[in-house]
Amino acid sequence: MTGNTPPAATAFRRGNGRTDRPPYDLDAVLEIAVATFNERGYEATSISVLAERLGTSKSALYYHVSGKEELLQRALDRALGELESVLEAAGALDAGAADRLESVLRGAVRVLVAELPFVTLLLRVRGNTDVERDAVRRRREFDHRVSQLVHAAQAEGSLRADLDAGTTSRLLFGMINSIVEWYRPGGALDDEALADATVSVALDGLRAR
Amino acid sequence: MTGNTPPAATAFRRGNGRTDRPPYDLDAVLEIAVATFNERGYEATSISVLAERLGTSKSALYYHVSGKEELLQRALDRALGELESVLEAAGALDAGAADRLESVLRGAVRVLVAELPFVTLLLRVRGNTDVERDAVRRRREFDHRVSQLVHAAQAEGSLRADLDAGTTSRLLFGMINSIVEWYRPGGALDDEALADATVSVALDGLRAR
DNA sequence: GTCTATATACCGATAGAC
DNA sequence: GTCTATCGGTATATAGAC
Repeated sequence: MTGNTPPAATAFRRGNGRTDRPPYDLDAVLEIAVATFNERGYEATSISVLAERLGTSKSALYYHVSGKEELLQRALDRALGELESVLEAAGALDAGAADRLESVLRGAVRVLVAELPFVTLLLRVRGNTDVERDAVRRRREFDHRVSQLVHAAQAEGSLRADLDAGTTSRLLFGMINSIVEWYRPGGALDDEALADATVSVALDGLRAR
Repeated sequence: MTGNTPPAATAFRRGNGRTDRPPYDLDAVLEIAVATFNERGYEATSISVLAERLGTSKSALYYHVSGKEELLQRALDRALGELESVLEAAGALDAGAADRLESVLRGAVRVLVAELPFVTLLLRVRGNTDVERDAVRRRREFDHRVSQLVHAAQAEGSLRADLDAGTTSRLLFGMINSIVEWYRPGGALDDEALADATVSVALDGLRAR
């Protein structure tokens, strides 16, 4: 279980560069980098092992990216962008707050599954550097807007109001976000069933009726 | 927001050792070490900064502990021990599965709050070293036993059975565990109110009735 | 664009004086 | 028990040949 992933022949092509372009694919690099960050932790991942996994050398990697932090930046931006567009789409709906909230919940589960490694990385960021702090700031902004939606749904009468909106939305997204810890696509539970199960547990609870 | 915590005058007393014993307090060391691990990440925390925060030197710290990993080991053991004793206490109850499960949920929230930094650290461990792998193994064992309890409660008819026990308990503990990300004791919501709110959302859901 | 070699800094850990 | 000094190793990042 040492986790030796084979090098990714698709991201870089070594040699004299006589093969067809492109000799390097940023998306593929990012994918492998993010997978490595998630396995070993961002801080614990060195440029050397990253280059090794990418099937290239440290210097070659530095030629293409400014460093580890640029990879982190791009990865976090991708995850945040997708999540923010879920909020935006829900905001454009001509529906009550409860329906808009449910659409955000389902959308978040879908993004989480579709962008699993990227969102996983996002959820582990603590704010040690400027890049991380900016990601934390955008996450907080997202949480804030969800909380406003919960508040509106409570005012509407469709969500129970004995808990404050902040606590409610934190518990809600705590449950949703935890999905990255165990869900792997391709298992018995498919993406839509997962979204159904999650939203149903959140709204109706676990007690038998 | 660089987060410069002042050195802990209580864990070590510098100088010629002419003060009253003990000149060093393992629990205090552990507390500060764990707080630092949680702030900056375990891997990203060096022995040097640890010693600095403890108000002592690298060598002095090494005199008392074998290294960073011993501190991690002790911290994880504390968190796991508390969680396991919650399961044990619930198992000894003369009650149905649903009541035993509810007691585990409440107990877990209480431990989580009482041992907040230790449980936080536990939940972030990924299994990179032997110490971490052993902690992950114990966590999985805990999850497995919770899942069995959920299964029993479903068989009893007190929990909805349209979701499998594994998914249910993962969502359940996903919500509970996420509390470490935002709850800080001493706020408007006290520990028991938090436990009530969490268990109530889990069992009854958020929809207004 | 990729290579080897290297600069500079910090890491965990230890030796030996006091 | 704590200190200074230092070991060997690895980190990020760059210079310069090809």
